[in-house]
Amino acid sequence: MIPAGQGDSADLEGLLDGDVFTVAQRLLGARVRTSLRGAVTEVMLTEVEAYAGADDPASHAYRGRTPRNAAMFGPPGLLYVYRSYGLHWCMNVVVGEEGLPHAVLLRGGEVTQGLGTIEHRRRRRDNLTNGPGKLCEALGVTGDHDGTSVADGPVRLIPGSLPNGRRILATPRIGISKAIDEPWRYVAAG
DNA sequence: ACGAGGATGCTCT
DNA sequence: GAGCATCCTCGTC
Repeated sequence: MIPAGQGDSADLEGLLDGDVFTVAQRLLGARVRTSLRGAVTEVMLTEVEAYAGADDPASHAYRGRTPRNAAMFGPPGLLYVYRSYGLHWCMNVVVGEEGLPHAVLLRGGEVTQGLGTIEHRRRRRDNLTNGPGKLCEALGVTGDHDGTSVADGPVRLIPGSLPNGRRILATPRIGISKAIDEPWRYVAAG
């Protein structure tokens, strides 16, 4: 029996343990839940990308630490949220030991809770969470959440597995101009 | 189904 | 001043 109150954080540690590619794949099936101003929304992750820091020309941390990417140099489990194309927010979960700027970009999911709230935030009823900017808007994630912890912050990660029969597909990453051949995008087929 | 183009702001050179 | 880890609408086939 896992002691009450300890199970969640221990599970989360296990979820984030390992290299960024392993963790990225393991995140498929996990849930991201936000509780903001009393509104609870949640998705099951189905699309992510791994970014391997100093070894990855496409990573925001490839050239070292800057004010923007500081969260990536923090401990695993921090959120790295940045503005994309001046309009959208995108979120990453920091992976790997502190000081190693590896992160997993959360690109898409399936709504598991708070559909009404999400439709209202997205101002539409289709294509709600299939893209990194859409995912952040759906869950209400903004730059305010940069550097917060997915263990105990307003944006939480909840371990979980993909439904039976859904396999993981590896493909090149999307929307980048460097390291475009690395198959570090993972999607749950189906 | 697919492609072009515009909105918009911040980071780093 | 260039270049984005994007999204949406509208045009054409």
